[in-house]
Amino acid sequence: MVTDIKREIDLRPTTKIENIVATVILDQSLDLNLIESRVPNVSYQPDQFPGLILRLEKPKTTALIFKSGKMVVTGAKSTQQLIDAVKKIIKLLRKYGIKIVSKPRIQIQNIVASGDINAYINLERAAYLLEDSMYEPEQFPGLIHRMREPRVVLLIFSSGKMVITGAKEESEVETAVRNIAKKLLDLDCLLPKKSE
Amino acid sequence: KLRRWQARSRIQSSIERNLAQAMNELDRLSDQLNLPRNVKEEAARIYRRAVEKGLVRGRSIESVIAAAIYAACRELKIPRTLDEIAKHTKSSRKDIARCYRLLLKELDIKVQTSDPIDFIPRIAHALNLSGSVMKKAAEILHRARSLGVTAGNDPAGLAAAAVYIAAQLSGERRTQKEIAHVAGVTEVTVRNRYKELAKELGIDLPTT
DNA sequence: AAGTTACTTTTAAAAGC
DNA sequence: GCTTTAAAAAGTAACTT
Repeated sequence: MVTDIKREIDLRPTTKIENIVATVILDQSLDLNLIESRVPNVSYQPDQFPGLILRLEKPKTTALIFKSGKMVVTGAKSTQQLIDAVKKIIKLLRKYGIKIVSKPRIQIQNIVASGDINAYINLERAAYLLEDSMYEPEQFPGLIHRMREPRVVLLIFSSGKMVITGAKEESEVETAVRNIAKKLLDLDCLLPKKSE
Repeated sequence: KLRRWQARSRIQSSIERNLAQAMNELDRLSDQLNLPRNVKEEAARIYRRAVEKGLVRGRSIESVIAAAIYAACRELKIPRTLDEIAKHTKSSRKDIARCYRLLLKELDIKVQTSDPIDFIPRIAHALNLSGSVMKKAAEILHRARSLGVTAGNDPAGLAAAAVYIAAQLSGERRTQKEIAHVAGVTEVTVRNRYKELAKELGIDLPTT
């Protein structure tokens, strides 16, 4: 019974990193108009947004490049993909004659992941018993929970699937899912998916 | 001393000016939304507390009043969606929703999850459906909730689907289009919800 | 009625309005 | 606060076919 459910949710939670947002600092200024005129497939509309948009196909990522030499890279699904993307962006800029001297300083700012605890969740009950949560099915089907440790936000659905966002380290994702699974179990908000 | 009095006076008058303007908005919206008196009075109380806490600074009076009305409706379980309230203002649903969350947090207002059953009377009355249809629709939603098949669904859509099924079963048939219209959802949503409810509750609908 | 596309929610950073 | 990027979850919406 309860111990079976516990075994199910403690061992079955799965997580997958879906998107990593990072800032990259090149200690030098950049001429965005020059980049736009030389590098293909970029978009630069300063009246709409101060950053130049560059999309990479291989590690499918997108970079927002600013004249200060700082950039935001989004879309990577792993730290390795993120690093590969940054190297590729710099190689691309150099290929078109844009001088980049400094080594890029990469900092992960946000990790978005999906998770699944393999048990149905009683959202109404969870909304009532779980602190820092909001559940407004009129607006969004998921329950929004702000966890303090790790400090992340979870979007929890009745299917047992969820979205974890706001993490700075990959390990926080799994910790958060384990934490919420235990809390929901303790609050008796779970319903096992496979009976018996 | 005189300065402090003047400053206080200035602040008080600005609060009063703000309140006066807000109450005018509240009067207008209450009429357009046909709000019961108790909802209007609660919204006024909420707004007054918001002003006293300085929550209106940097926000439009209209958005905050709209949010106060929505909060009052939720507290008193008077069904009004954020969209219908927004329809009567220049503010966006998103902006009002933001103010609503702020009011709940800052004023410690506790609200339960919307109950789709509360939407049944509005839909049924708008279509001249009988009390027995309403009773049946409510029973359908009670059973659905106990089975956990309503999680994540829009309460207005669930109520519309339950009324549709109850009306069919009672021989007071209304089209999905009519029900969807008064419930403020699309026909597709009514269809999706009623099919799921019928399936999960084992209800057989008279063939159309 | 099915299929598409697209919007709702959350997160973080960049420079500037 | 807004603007732009990406991504998942599940529900709803708006068009096409």
